[in-house]
Amino acid sequence: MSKRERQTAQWLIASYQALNDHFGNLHWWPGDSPLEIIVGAILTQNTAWQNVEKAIANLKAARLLTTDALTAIPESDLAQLLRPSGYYNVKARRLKSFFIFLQDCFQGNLDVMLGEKTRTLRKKLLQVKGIGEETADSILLYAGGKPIFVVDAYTRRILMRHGVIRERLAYGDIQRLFMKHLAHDAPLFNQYHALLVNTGKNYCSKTKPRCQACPLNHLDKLQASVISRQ
DNA sequence: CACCAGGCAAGTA
DNA sequence: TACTTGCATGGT
Repeated sequence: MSKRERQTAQWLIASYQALNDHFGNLHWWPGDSPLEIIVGAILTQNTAWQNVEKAIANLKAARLLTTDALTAIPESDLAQLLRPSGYYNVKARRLKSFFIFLQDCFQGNLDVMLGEKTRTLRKKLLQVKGIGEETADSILLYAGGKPIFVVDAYTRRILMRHGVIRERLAYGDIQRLFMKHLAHDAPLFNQYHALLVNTGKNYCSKTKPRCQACPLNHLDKLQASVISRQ
């Protein structure tokens, strides 16, 4: 392992500790059933969670938050209920394509689907139009409790702003960073990703320049001193 | 008013 | 492979 790699490992571990101390247990994913988590994972694509909540509330009010109901409902009817979450036509199509997949491959049974091995299920999920890497991993980790690290826009931005990476890396490259240097533990990956999203929202959004109150700022000094001493 | 938010697929070069 | 574009609502 190179010096820079060990340094990255150190930063990843220290940042988890700092963020965990700062925010405490975040109890993710917001949503209490695997079904709700999967629906939320698709609806939150490039969308504020606040808007997703409104759409999920619509589904609950219409008693549609079951695999059977979501399999049966026409796409155009579903789209109307999804309006508050934005991209509602696209998302209706994506939800329908997922439930068709669930029916075809797992007899409509989420437990059967989530009983698949992680690698196998990930590949299958990625075949579904509308499920990309982040959504697939969110489903695996948060609905399935499988130890896989979720990478999102916040993760990238935080790593860039804090100098852990210098250029835009592919999804898999960033995921490998975390999974190479941390224990493959679902509760750890769950909380770490939640912490990064919270940090992104509060301290590392696009417009906000690095905030002085960011709980990760002291790590830069730590890392800078490591660099200067080599 | 402009800009942003927990992506993804399809098209182009 | 590496960009670019469309998709859309609601909060700041």
